[in-house]
Amino acid sequence: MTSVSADWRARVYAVVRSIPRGRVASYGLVAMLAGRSGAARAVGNVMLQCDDASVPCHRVVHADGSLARSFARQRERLRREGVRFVGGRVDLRERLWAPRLPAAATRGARVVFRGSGGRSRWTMRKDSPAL
DNA sequence: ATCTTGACCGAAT
DNA sequence: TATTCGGCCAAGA
Repeated sequence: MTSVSADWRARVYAVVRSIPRGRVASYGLVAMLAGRSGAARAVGNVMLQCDDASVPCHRVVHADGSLARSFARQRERLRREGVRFVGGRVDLRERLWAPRLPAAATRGARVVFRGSGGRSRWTMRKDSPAL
């Protein structure tokens, strides 16, 4: 058993709750949005213990579109949202969630993901270097 | 500080 | 396409 701190769990939940219906995000992307780039495995630790029904944990999939073995029914839940599978994997070309980033982020600005649900969005950080 | 675990990732084979 | 391997991170012991 791997434990998870309340803070980390809250960060991850906030991101997962903002994944739109019918779309999916990889563990790595969730980690990034939660402010811990590279912590994909740690996101998995949270999902493993995800009991909160308000968190659409079925929308979190592997980076290649495949699903975790131990999460039965994930496939079914995604199908119900219209997600199509190709070769046993989610068709990421069509379903991968692509959060809109501020244009400046592309040029290196520091941004932070705020909010949850439909109101979630990236915002510039006040300490972001001038561009 | 060091080690272990885990719904991970990505490149190499 | 599938498997292997090294590397990644958060928490606890």
